[in-house]
Order: sequence, then structure tokens, then C-alpha cells
Amino acid sequence: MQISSRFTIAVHVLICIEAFKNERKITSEFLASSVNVNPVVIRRLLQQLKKAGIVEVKRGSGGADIAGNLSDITLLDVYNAVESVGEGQLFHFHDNPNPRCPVGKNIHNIMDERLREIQEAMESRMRSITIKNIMDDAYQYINS
Amino acid sequence: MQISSRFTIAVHVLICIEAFKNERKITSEFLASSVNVNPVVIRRLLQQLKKAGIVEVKRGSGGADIAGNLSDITLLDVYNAVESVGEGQLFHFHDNPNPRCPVGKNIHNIMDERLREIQEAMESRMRSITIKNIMDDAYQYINS
DNA sequence: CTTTGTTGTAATGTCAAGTATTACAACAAA
DNA sequence: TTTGTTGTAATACTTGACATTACAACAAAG
Repeated sequence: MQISSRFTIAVHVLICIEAFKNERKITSEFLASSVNVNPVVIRRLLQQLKKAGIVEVKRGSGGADIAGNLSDITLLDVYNAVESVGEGQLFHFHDNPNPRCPVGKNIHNIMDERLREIQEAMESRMRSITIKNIMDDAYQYINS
Repeated sequence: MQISSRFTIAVHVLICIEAFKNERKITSEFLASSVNVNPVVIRRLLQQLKKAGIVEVKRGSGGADIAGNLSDITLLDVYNAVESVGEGQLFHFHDNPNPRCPVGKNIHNIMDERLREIQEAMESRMRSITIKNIMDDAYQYINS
């Protein structure tokens, strides 16, 4: 199973907001045309990013902007903002393992800590990459 | 989105096979009762693990066993055996970004390497944990 | 060589999540 | 008041996970 495209779309959106903020008003329609999804998908995504304090969205007059400093927003922040399922747990367990089996009874005791380590390794790496880093990469391709 | 429970079920199954191999024949029905899923789910899972060379399954007479050495089987091996979707890519992209937008056109150039790093961090951690490690943990709980 | 228990797998169904789309009220600025 | 936009509900479609039934293929024991 893969992590949903909401995450990559969110990063795409942030890049667009930053890259074109001086050229035009950043509407959900404009963002939708770059990503190639329905504008409503973008609006819902922007709401999630807004709740997380990552963007500001102007109702009525329209327009989205990034809130705060690019180097303060990590990929983990974006990930957590849009991938909110499962109470933050990357790994999914089967329900109701057999309590009368020594293994079934203890499966969480046995595995939880290991899985947490794996998730932490991934999140740690995501925490180390900021939108500033991504923009530095992006400009190399945009300006050519 | 979470990683499917096939992975945690697979580890559960391997623990059971190893823990009870001297006490009883390990049938799909027995494993299913410990995990609390339908035996057919276990049989399909065992086929995936078999294709990956992780277990041996006897047709007819019945019974599953772990193939090879416990310390040679990593969690990444198990993960790759049962989570085969998306051509091994953890992150999912939206299709057909707008080629006439400088960001849309380059979104893969911009992001692919970063995402690969994140996935590598996670896989590297999974590679460092073997079924032997898991069994050492397991016995502490099973024998008490 | 028939019985018994098991695996391998197809067929089918259910459910949840992702994603697309339409519609429209709420809103801000011209 | 007009215009363009956001916020959000409602609805539908599709896909994948997971469950379940059924049965052929098979191996070993009697």
C-alpha cells in the first residue's frame, strides 16, 4: 500500500504558491491546473494545510500564501497535516488477535516498539527536509 | 494512509511458526486462529512468503516452516514479500501534472530524489531488524 | 485405492478510502 | 450590486483490503 497522493500534491501546491506568488493571484483553480486535479481537491487540501498553520487562504477575494518561514516548514509538517489517518500510526494491525494464544496475546508487546523505530526513522528524515530545501531544488529546474 | 495489515500479519505468522514448530503441525487454520483471520488469508500470505523464499509450505500433508536462517530474514524482506504494490515506491504521485507549468513539468525532477531518501531511511531501518531479533523479543513475553 | 486432512486458488462479496465532480452558500472587494 | 473566489455538503466512481465459500490438487495413512 502506498502513501496517498495528497502528500505529493501538497508539496506541489506549496512549490507553486512560492514560485508564482509575485506573478499572479494563487487561486485554487490555478493550483488545480498545475497539479491536474479538480479545484475542490485543492481547496480541501488548503484547508488541511491552513489548520496546520502552513498556509493562509483568503476567502472572498481569493488567494493562498505560505504562512511563516520556508525553512521552518518540514516535509513532516506537511505529511502530518494531510495524512491524518490511523492516529499517526504508519503500520496497521489486524484487530482482535487471539488472546488465548501466547503470540496473539502479546503481538503488540512484541512488535510495537520495533515498528515505532521504523516510523521514527522515516519521520526523522522527513523532519530534516524543509520547504526551503525543496524550493532550492525547484528553482534549478524552473529556471531552465 | 497506512501500510496494510498484511505486513504485521506476516510477522505474526512467522513468530507463530517458529514458536510452535516443535509442538504441533503448523496449518493455515492454526495460524488463522492466532491472528484471527480467515485461513484463506493465511494461505495467500504464505504463498507470497514462499515466493520470496522465506517459508516452505507442504501441500497435501500440510504444514509450514521457515526456510533458512532466522537471522538472515529481515523485516524488509518480509515487507517486500507482501507489500508489492506501486513498483516498490512508498509515495504515490498524481498522474499527468500539467506539462505547460514549469512546476508541473518538473515535479518528479524536483521531488523524486528526496522521496527516495525518505523511503531509504525507512527501508534501512527495516533491513537492520531480523526475525531472530523479533523472536528474542517474543520469547520474553511468551514465557511469562 | 480410498479416506482424510490440507493446501492452492478462483469466484464473489463487502467495506473503507481516495478521488472526482456538481452545486451553492458565504464572503470580500471593486 | 456585481464578480470572482473560498468553504463545504452531497454524490458518485473506483480501487484495494479483507472475508468467505467452494472445490480441485495433493500427500500420507489406513
